[in-house]
Amino acid sequence: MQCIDKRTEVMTVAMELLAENGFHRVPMSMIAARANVAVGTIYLYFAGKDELITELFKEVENKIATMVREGFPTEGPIRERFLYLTGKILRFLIDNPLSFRYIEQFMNSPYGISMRRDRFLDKTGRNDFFMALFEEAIADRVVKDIPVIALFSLTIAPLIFLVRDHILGFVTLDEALIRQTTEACWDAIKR
Amino acid sequence: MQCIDKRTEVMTVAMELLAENGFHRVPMSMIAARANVAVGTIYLYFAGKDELITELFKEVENKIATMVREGFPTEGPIRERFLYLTGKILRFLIDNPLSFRYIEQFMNSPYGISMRRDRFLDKTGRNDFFMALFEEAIADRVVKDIPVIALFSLTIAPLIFLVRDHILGFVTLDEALIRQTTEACWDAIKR
Amino acid sequence: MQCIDKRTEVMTVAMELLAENGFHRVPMSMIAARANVAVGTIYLYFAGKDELITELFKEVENKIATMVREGFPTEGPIRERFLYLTGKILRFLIDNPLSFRYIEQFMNSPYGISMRRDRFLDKTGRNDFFMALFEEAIADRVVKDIPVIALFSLTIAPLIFLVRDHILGFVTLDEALIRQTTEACWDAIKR
Amino acid sequence: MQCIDKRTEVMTVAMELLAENGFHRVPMSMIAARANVAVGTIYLYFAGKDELITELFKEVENKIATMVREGFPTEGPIRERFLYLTGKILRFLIDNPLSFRYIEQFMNSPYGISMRRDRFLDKTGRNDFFMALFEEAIADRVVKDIPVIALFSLTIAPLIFLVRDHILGFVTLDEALIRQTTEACWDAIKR
DNA sequence: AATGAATGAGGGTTCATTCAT
DNA sequence: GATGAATGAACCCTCATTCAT
Repeated sequence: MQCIDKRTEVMTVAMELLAENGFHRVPMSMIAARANVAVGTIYLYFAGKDELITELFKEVENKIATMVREGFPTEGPIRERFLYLTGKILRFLIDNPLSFRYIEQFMNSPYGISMRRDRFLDKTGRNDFFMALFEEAIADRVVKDIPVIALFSLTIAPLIFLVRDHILGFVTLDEALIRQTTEACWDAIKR
Repeated sequence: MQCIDKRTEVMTVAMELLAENGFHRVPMSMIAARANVAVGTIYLYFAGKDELITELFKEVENKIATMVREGFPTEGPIRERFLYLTGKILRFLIDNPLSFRYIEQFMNSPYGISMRRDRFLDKTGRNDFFMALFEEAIADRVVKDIPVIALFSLTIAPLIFLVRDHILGFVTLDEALIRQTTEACWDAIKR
Repeated sequence: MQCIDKRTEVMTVAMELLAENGFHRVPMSMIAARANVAVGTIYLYFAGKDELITELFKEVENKIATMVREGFPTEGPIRERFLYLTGKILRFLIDNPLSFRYIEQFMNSPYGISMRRDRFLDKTGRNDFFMALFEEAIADRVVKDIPVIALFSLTIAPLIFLVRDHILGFVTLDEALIRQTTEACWDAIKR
Repeated sequence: MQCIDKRTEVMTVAMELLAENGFHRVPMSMIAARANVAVGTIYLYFAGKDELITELFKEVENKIATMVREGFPTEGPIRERFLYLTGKILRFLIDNPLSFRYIEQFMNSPYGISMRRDRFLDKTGRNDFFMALFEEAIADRVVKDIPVIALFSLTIAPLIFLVRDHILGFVTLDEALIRQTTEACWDAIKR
């Protein structure tokens, strides 16, 4: 009833529908119907479909950042911190397939492309755990001497593919395999 | 007579437009216009948009398979063959950014999802160089003892991400970096 | 608010256009234009062209049923009731040539065919005045001993043809001729 | 191979397809394909789809006229000749359901409407057995004193409806029922 | 005479967005 | 704030007809 409730409800419903069906397969009217809200109401909180989609992405991003932050060891061997970080992300994505599907959709859409570009150009802030970790690792000369972004791709890409395979049922990411694959990622970048 | 020419022209134009703008951003009418062809003409050669999209994917796939096949060493150390294979694919994708963008689009669309599923279930044939290589590597115990599909993800995923970054201009994949990153991929999976 | 008005307007306009021009000669856009409504608006009230067509038929059917019901004598000689019924229908169709043309179109389209089949198989209800009358007539042995459906065809078919001729201006169905032709129909089936 | 053969083949195939599927459900290309002929070839023999459709109707009409003519008794009681005529037509339509379906389609299309109008206005010729019979019957005062066209509708309409019901499987027109129904038609018009 | 590739107007339907209530 | 009827541009696809060969 409260405006904040409606906004939240729209976002929840939109996340589900968009993640499962793809951005352009979900009309605004469908979101409105499932959220028990009038179509026009959505436009009170979001300038348009694009903004809704972007807003949803930011939400997931924050959720992940928050989740990673808590309990993240700021000290100790880099390798251990790396494994902690990758393992945590892996588990989060496995436990939240909806978020994963959404991120995938988003990254492979014009929204994601331009967002990546914006972020790459604008280095301000970016409380990115990976980047921080990699920079420290480079300083310590424990990882290969290649561009940070390459280190990033060597790490994050396999994780994403593995989660996708897991969700599609092609492989089962249990704790043992999580350990093995994250260690493999480390092997890829370690000097 | 013109038959082959028009079909080819449509495919060329469609590849460009679809790769650059995304499948659902390119109306058939746009393809027709750019190919200097009537809309109906496209339907002479393709049953519909879906078939055009699928057909284009098959074409790229074949192009890659052909390219990989020629000069592929059937003997020698597995590591060398692995580096040859990954390097060759990397260079092809860098040299054919359109093909790369198209493959990405396709893989992240319902078409790609169902194709992946089909291929996973139907193991017949699949003259897949990677799979063959991995199986040999597993037999020789030179790679880690994890599911083949995980080996695959650990290898192919970084390559794809790197190419994307290269195309977006975030990194420059020169020969040195190609060597370094493919070696990193090997490090990830080697025992 | 306008809801009912627009729906009604669409139906009125559609009835006219479809009856006069034939189902596949009338685009939805034409109906929309004549109803001073956007194309999309039609789809608010009807799932598609098919539903619009079917809905229009039901409307005419109900109109006729209502019209026939009022004042229909439940007693008296069967012949008189038969003449009352046929006469009334004849006059209605003459007075509502649009309805007549529409029914004709509908009956000679896939919609009508399947409807006939459904009705024939599913005998439930069908508050059909003719059928009720015929069954009574058969029980009283005042009509020929042939299948009811044949009695029906012997009766209704000439009426339809006569109305068509009247509308086309080939004949003028005045009260005298109405009397003569309905009596002829009775002569056809009476024992 | 011969031009006459192609024309014939096109007509045969067109009759089947059009009768079974409806005029606007059969593209010219489908007719061409089934007749093993190029699309353009059809246009060598027919100015367009309309002419093909009209030409097909004329053909059926002639077939019926020929069939009726042979063995038609020019003498004897009018009633007997009437029963002979209606019975023969009934049997023909039952034996040639394709022709029947085609005639129905045609009559309920703009082609049929305009043809009817033309014929009504232009009384020349019209070697119509019914009309001849009715005029004789009127002169002999054996039928009711109503317009010939009404007599026609009272006769032909039930036959058409009965054949339709027969083809749809709602009734079985065996010899006994043919006799009964044609006699009923006579009862309808006889004085 | 025969072909069939090519055309493009036209059809049914969808859906992001607006705006009067 | 909230509603949802209304809009209409845009999409995919069909098919009668033409014309160069």
